[in-house]
Amino acid sequence: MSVDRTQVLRAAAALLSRKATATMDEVARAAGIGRATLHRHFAGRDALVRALEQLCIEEAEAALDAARIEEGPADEAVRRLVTASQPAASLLAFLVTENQLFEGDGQNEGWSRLDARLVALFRRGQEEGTFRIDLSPAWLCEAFYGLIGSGAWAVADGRVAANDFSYMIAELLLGGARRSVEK
Amino acid sequence: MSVDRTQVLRAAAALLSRKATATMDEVARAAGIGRATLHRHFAGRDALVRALEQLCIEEAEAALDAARIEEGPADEAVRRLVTASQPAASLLAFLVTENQLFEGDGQNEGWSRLDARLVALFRRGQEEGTFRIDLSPAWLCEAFYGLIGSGAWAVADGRVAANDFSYMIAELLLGGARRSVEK
DNA sequence: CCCGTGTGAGACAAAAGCGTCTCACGTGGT
DNA sequence: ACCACGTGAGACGCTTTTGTCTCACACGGG
Repeated sequence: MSVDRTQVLRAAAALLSRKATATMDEVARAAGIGRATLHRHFAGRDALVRALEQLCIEEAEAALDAARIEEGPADEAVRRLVTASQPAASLLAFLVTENQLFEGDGQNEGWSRLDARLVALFRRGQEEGTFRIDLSPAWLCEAFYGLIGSGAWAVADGRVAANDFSYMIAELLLGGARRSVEK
Repeated sequence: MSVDRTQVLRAAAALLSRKATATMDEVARAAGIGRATLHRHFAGRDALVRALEQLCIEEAEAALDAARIEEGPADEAVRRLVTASQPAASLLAFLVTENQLFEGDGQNEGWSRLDARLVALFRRGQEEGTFRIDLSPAWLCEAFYGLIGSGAWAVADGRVAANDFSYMIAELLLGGARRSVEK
């Protein structure tokens, strides 16, 4: 009976990442609920996006925790992180393109926390000699987001099997980030 | 006096790629022109997106031509292509997330032409033994788009210097795509 | 069984955005 | 100097979207 808030947000993210101009009515129908009910849970479009942001940050942070990125070799930590990030992929794919969140003063500090942890991971890899040092941690961080988004999009589109998600991303990202013996 | 159509489209892409819900008025102001003038050149939002699509396809195809991707080693061809793609980066970044273009029957065949040429390049690299074969050409193609977009965003945001654009993307993409001796 | 809670559907006004028009202005060419 | 053209600003009616409200209904617990 009662609406599952998280499930609604997930459906909203899936739709909005494909059609950012979708109306509240379309979001509601995509979530399988009425527009009135959607409005009962989220005051408006802005509140909806904020809720998506919050959920995304929580899931991404949970992924960082679950992957125990501080432990073991950095490349394996990245591999675990990519796998753990898959549930949050569509959320990330949408929110990364939602610049409204980053302009203005009320910017959610969760993003900088995420960035900091991610950057720290890449920096650790560089200091341990696992990652090449000619690619800045900030760029690796950015590329991580981008590849997660591309992966989510490719999976949703059927171009990549969902099972290959982690492998494709991790292999591409690590292959580029890992210092290779030649060169 | 007369408005530079291409420049308007470029400004529109830069804005829309970070705020897909931007109004025509915002687009006009971002381009430094009045809303009426924007309307004189593009009948509506849809026409604007179509024009962006057309320009993007033209520029991407020009980049493919300019990079002469059929010549020389595949990895060097990719490197040339990344460099040649920089002017079209923000356009690509926006349009890749605009799925409205891909659903429906009036889909521009330019995209499949681009995809085909890009896929052929990666496939050639695999057959020549330059690229690893466990990452599908389709995924490499997708990742290429994604990294171009991430790079454009990182540059626009000041996280990466514009001069490093090509290097960062090509190194990350190729490092992952190139078969390394270990493993 | 019955009542309370949460829901879907629809009506409704307000707001936002769009597309068109007019008009004054400034620039560039004649 | 003059004229023509393209522009910016703003007004206007229209459509779409939004946010709120009401009401009937289904479910679930007491």
